[in-house]
Amino acid sequence: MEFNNPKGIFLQIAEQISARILAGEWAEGERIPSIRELAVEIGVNPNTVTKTYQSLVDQGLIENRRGLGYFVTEQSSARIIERLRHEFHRDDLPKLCSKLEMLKINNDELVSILEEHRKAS
Amino acid sequence: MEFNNPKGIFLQIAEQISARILAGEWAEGERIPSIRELAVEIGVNPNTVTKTYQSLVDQGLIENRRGLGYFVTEQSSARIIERLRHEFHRDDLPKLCSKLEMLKINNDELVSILEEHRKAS
Amino acid sequence: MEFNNPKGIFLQIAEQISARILAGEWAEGERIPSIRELAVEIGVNPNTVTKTYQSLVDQGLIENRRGLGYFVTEQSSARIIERLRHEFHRDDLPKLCSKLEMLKINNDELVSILEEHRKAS
Amino acid sequence: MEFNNPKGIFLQIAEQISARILAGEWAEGERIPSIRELAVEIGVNPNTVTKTYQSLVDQGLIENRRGLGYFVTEQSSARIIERLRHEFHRDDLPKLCSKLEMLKINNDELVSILEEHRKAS
DNA sequence: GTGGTCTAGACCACG
DNA sequence: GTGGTCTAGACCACC
Repeated sequence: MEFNNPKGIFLQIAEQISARILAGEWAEGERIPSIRELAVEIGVNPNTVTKTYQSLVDQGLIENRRGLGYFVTEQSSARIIERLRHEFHRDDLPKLCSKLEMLKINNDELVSILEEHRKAS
Repeated sequence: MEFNNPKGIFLQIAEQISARILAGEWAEGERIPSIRELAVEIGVNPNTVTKTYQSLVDQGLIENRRGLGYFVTEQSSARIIERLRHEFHRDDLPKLCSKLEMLKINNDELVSILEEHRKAS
Repeated sequence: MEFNNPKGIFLQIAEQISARILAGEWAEGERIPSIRELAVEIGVNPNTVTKTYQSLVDQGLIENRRGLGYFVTEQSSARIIERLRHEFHRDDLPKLCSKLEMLKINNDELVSILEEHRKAS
Repeated sequence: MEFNNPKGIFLQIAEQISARILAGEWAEGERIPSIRELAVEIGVNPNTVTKTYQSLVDQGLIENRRGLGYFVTEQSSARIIERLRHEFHRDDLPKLCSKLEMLKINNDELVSILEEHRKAS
């Protein structure tokens, strides 16, 4: 967790959870850690995790059952992918295009840069 | 100007100015609008433009000549490109890679999506 | 049963039972399902049903006969109606009035809306 | 402000603000009090007002302009009325019908009860 | 001055 | 045990 990140800790946690759901680590219908558990696990205040979970509820990715905890919703993975795809086309693609243009990088170069980056990591 | 944007208004203005310089709209050595002029033009507090200009001065993209105004520095374009390239490799590339992986988009698809997007705009 | 409801599950169950008694489904003096039976039937923790039954006992709507189970009391229906009437005047009426005023619905319109709703259901 | 209300203080504040907007007290496009101001005015922690404002932003009733404060959105009143109307048909109407039926109150009686209540208040 | 976020600690209702 | 809410106080970036 990057504590000096303009993005906000609670959003970083939300992204991690989305990633875990998408990876199948937390299956749909399954219970995720309680607010207090997760707060202890990642060394953060319970209020912060509460904010994260609320955000995920608003996105329809998890749901609450009173007294039992939070559970992954059924269409969670599908919704995450759909949202990612939408954000990719709306936000990332235009920025990528303009940057490529400004840096005068053509398609072939981009592909080779990507390959290189994948090898490195 | 998006007044409800985590990025900060002064940074958005800075990006626009960089883009204009890179596009040759404001040539190197040329004078750019005064703080007050630009503030009025884009409907923003002069303090905000001041912060923008200071940021650009710090990056060596513009310079102040007392009583005359702000001028584009000689190596401005080169520096902008260098910075963009650096940011691209440090910030954008990793994110792009992870998103492509999550969305299961391979190189060929990416290229075709880019082409499609360029046609549309 | 709505597990994600600010109202509290045990209260929802209590209302359902009141409605059944009022409808004559469970007659006065008759035995109602045991805590465990009802818990299984509606997929809820027995503790929750316990709380529901205790609440109904407090309201004098049901009573416990040790070893035999819970029974509907003699004046149950009368008490339910009295409580409903009280709640209606204290809680529902003021809210209804303010909402009608805000939505600019007059008496005639309300009546026609009600008729329409009754037909639909 | 009722501090012992299951509804939550921040929601009560939200409703009050909605009512003020609907009454034209705070016109569309106008600035509403800052978080800190309102917090002091109603004797509540700024965090609580923050939660209220966030909720209103989510409903599209107000919007934030960085460093300036919160402003009533243009279609605010329309959205409030639409939401009220929707809630009325979805939540209030069914409950009202079932209560009227249980209490055996017909349309004429309802109208006279309403009139009586309006006189009293 | 404006929000936005986080921590710490507390209380409550509910299951 | 579970969340939900509120207070108090602090820090930050931004206008």
